[in-house]
Amino acid sequence: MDQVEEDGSFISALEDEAIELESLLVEPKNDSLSVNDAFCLDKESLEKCMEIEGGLDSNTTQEGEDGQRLEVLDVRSHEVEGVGNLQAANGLSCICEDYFLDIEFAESVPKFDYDSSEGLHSGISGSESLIPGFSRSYDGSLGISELSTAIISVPEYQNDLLNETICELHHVFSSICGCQTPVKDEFWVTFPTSFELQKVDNLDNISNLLERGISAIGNGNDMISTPGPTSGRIHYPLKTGQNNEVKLGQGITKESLARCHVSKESAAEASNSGALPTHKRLRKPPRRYIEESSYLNSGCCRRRQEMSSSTSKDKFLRVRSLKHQHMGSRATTLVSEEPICEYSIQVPFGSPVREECRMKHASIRGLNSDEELSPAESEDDFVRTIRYKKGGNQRKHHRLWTLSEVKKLIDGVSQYGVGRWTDIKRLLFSSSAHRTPVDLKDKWRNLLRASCVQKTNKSEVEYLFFSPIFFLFCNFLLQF
DNA sequence: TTTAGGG
DNA sequence: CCCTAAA
Repeated sequence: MDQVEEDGSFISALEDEAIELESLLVEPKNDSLSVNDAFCLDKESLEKCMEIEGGLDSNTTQEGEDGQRLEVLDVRSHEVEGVGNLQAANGLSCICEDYFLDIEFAESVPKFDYDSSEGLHSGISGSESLIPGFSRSYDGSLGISELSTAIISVPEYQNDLLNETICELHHVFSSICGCQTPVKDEFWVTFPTSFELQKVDNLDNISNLLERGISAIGNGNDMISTPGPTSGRIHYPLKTGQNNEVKLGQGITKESLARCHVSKESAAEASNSGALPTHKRLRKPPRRYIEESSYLNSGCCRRRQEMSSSTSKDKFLRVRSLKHQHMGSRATTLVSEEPICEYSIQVPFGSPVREECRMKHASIRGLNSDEELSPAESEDDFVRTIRYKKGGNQRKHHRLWTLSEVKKLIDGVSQYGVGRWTDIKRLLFSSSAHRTPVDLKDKWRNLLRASCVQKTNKSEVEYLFFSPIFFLFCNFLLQF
């Protein structure tokens, strides 16, 4: 908070910066930004950092996921003292997938015949490389982990000099950052920074710490010197996968990382909940989920670890399929009355998607066609639907209501009245086997709800025109 | 079995 | 769409 940028501006309002960055990340509108805005590397630190190979970006984009890998702060300097033509790459990527920030480092030493395609880019393309204090949640939102690790991938050294460098780096990081930088055997240098991001100070100093770390690398490493001014490119990731060049100015400082934004609130939420903040409304788990969970936990399903994708439901499906083989095409009533149905395990929606898809493709034909199926097809479809539904408690395939169906429903309601769903079904939806009376009821209810929403959001006139009551009225008029 | 209503 | 209670 007390740091002054090179341009003299204070970095004080983290929240504002967070908001600013969020907008910047979510809606990257400018194809090129000045890095002086987003990344302000301290000149010395950057100069003392390494030379970042210009060709790296092409490699990284190749390594990235389907080329949409967005990357890389790409700094080019002129020479490196002590190591001769040591060319180290320092990639700093800012990947914003909505709220996702990802910054990675990588070093390469081409001089030592180091296979850059593995050592370097394994670190770059790895989706787990994180800027200290940032982590990625599975739902895509940006979160903060209390113990995040910035991973610097280091190639397999064949030179003692670089090992010495790493040792110094480790030492300097330990002294400055107060954290360990163990050099692992597999030549991955990690920096467990243990940011307690729920604390504002630490949160504010993320970028500062990183800057200091980079400076420390430069200062502590005698081998790497700083030639002249640096220039480079930042490939700023867009959602389109298009790489946008950003002119790199001086370096990376606190502001840049503060812009890479973590709000204190989100940090607090993350730390409190232990998970990343989501604003999803919590919902009581359905009973069948509870039943499934209890079943799985009761020891009845010992093998659930092994057969994670093959749950008890699958067993039931197998049993049922056997039964169906014996029963042949005798059909629905027998199937629906099997006692095994009473004990069928209710499975939440997550796992049976595969089955659902299988069912959809195997048994349902012409689902999206507007009109009804032929009676034979409809009946067959109905049978199959029931069979799956009863056997595995499979959710019925979702069929969008077509306009003709809605019209028929309204017509039926106008004729037989609300609540006479079986009559409407029998008389108007006899050919639509997949529409049950309950479906009709639900659809009618949804229409009413929609009209109510229209009522709240729109004017009375709009409400009237969107109301099924209005359709009823029109239908009534058309009869005369 | 049908309907209503919560989810 | 699913589930369940109530009629």
